[in-house]
Amino acid sequence: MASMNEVAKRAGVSIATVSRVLNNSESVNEETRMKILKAIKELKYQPSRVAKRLRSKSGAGNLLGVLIPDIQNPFYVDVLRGIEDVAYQNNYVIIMCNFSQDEKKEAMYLEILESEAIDGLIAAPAHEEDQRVKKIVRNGLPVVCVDRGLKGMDVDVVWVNNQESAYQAVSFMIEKGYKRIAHIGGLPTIPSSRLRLEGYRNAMQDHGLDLDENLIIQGDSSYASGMQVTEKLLSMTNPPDALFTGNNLITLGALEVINGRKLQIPKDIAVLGFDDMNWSNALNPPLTAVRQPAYEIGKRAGELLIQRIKDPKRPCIQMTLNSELKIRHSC
Amino acid sequence: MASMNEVAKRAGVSIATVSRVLNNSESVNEETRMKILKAIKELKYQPSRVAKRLRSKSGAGNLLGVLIPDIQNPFYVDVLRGIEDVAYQNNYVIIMCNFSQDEKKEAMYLEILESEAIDGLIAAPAHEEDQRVKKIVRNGLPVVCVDRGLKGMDVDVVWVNNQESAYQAVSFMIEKGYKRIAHIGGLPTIPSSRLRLEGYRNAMQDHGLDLDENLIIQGDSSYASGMQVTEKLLSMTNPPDALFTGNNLITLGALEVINGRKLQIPKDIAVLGFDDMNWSNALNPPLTAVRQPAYEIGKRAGELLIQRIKDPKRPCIQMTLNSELKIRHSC
DNA sequence: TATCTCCATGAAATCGTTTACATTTGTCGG
DNA sequence: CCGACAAATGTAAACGATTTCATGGAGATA
Repeated sequence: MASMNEVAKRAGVSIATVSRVLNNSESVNEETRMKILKAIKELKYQPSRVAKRLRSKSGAGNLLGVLIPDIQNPFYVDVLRGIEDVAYQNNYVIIMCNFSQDEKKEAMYLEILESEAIDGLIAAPAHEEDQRVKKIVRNGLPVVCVDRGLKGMDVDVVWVNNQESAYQAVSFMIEKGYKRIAHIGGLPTIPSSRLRLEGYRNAMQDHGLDLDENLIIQGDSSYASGMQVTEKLLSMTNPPDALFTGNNLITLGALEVINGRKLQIPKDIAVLGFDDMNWSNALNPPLTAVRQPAYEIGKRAGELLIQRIKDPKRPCIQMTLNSELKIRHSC
Repeated sequence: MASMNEVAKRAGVSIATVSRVLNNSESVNEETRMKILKAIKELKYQPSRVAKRLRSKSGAGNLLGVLIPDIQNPFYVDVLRGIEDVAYQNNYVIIMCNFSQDEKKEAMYLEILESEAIDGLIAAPAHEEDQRVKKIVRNGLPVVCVDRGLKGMDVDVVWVNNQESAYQAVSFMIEKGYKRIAHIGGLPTIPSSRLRLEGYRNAMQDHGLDLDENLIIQGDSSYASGMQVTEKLLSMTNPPDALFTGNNLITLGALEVINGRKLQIPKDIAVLGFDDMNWSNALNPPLTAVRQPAYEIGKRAGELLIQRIKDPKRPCIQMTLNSELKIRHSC
């Protein structure tokens, strides 16, 4: 790979001048500019992003970190796509770190990201008290949180109104006539799990249904937990007539168990999932679900981050996007 | 962020010595080592991966590039997970580049990856003649291809035997008694599309079924194309009795249309998909599919890449993993 | 005692940029 | 005709590491 030095030599100028035409800053004679551009082309010169990043500490590296809890969850894949599109358009590139809900892994990735001198970070922290992410914010790195906030910390966040969305979804189920609605929640440490549960509780109470605590079970947000909990619920002597599942993966796990038992949806048991998938219509029956605008969450977060990199002083924004109840045929 | 210089100052030594204890190379007095470690701890020093990468050109940067055609395809997500696990274990970090089957985007990402001085690349090239990836291989960067090879190029590859897998799958369908088996293929430019189609053709011929060319339609590997083509097939005056779909996304698109038409699987139309998903059991009926070991493909590719980085001269390996026909209830 | 080795360490070059400062040249106002 | 200023370019320091070479002192050997 040709370096700036070689370009300079070939064009018979100093590297400073080459740098100037590359960043088209200051004035440089048209004739020399041409000479330099020619040399660049001939040598197929490409600036080293590494050297650039090392020299000009922040904002010029065009490198973003993305820290997500679970890449197997289609929700985060869509968020990632949104981020990636914005990044691409702005000539940024992404270091993707998937910490699989493992805080050790998260810690290591954050260290690495710092030492990679990223210009900014989009993160879904492990939980609201996440000290590692907090520290990074305090260090002054531009950060945007998605899906989950950071308690007591002024930081950009993009998310949906989890509690209200859950409330509406459960209300819908109640209006449909379901009485024993179970909720399979996600990891209790994750803020959105708590909020969704809260929404569920409020809806039940506001509609005068009594809350059977046996119908509320929190798992670990995984497919496996979706299966286990559903199994447990369906084995009750007085099983639920409807399921409100706490995320994508849980929903799918639940469906596997329901299919396995040859139960009819929604006749035997109705299902309403939090989180929609692009292929929810491929399920049979098509899934009724709360659709978080995952792609847009990612896109907005990317935009906010790039804004903040350009203007670190801009006041923080909490952006709440609307989720949408996709009524299909499972409930 | 503290730099090596500050550590050196604090410990009262030169940066060379600090570097030595960090890489525990050469001999350094136990006492000074202690002093330095203390200083490192006190300053919370973390080496800059950027500086490291700039200085020691290759292999020390602990940075891998991953270039994939479509992050919405669950297959690649699983591959990515495999890569990521190996990378994590070996203290590498990943720059994820999703080019969305767009060759312009692919070109840009490859340029960036080069200029990020990555230590190695795992790529699923756009097609077998991919000049951009070929150039990178020629430049001497360690590269491992997944899912797709590079024609006339000696390079590590990890994939499955697409043709044979398709052959077996279609044979299975034939043995089940299906006669008019349609095939919805992926982008003709992608090698695996061609191989799967080939396997389909051979199976049909070898079993003495006549090949109705109207039942072979190639799309662009997307969900949307899966829908369109299925729509077309089901609208024929003499529609197929079974569908062999060319990838994940196509399968899901097909299922959406089939559900929409209230057709029963497999009674009205059977479906066998190429590519399995972790949640195939959540589909109703559970999908019969050719399961590529996606996670393992990623893992193996990661291992091969790290090996090659350590030993660039090692002869190339073409690693063909076994796919498995997961017989469930859609066919 | 002179020389040789070995251990421990430091000095300085290097990677490929950016950028503050210095230098050269030409032009223009007074 | 001289000083001031602007335009165009060059010089060199910096970013934060690695690495080669040099050096000083302690033991060992002859």
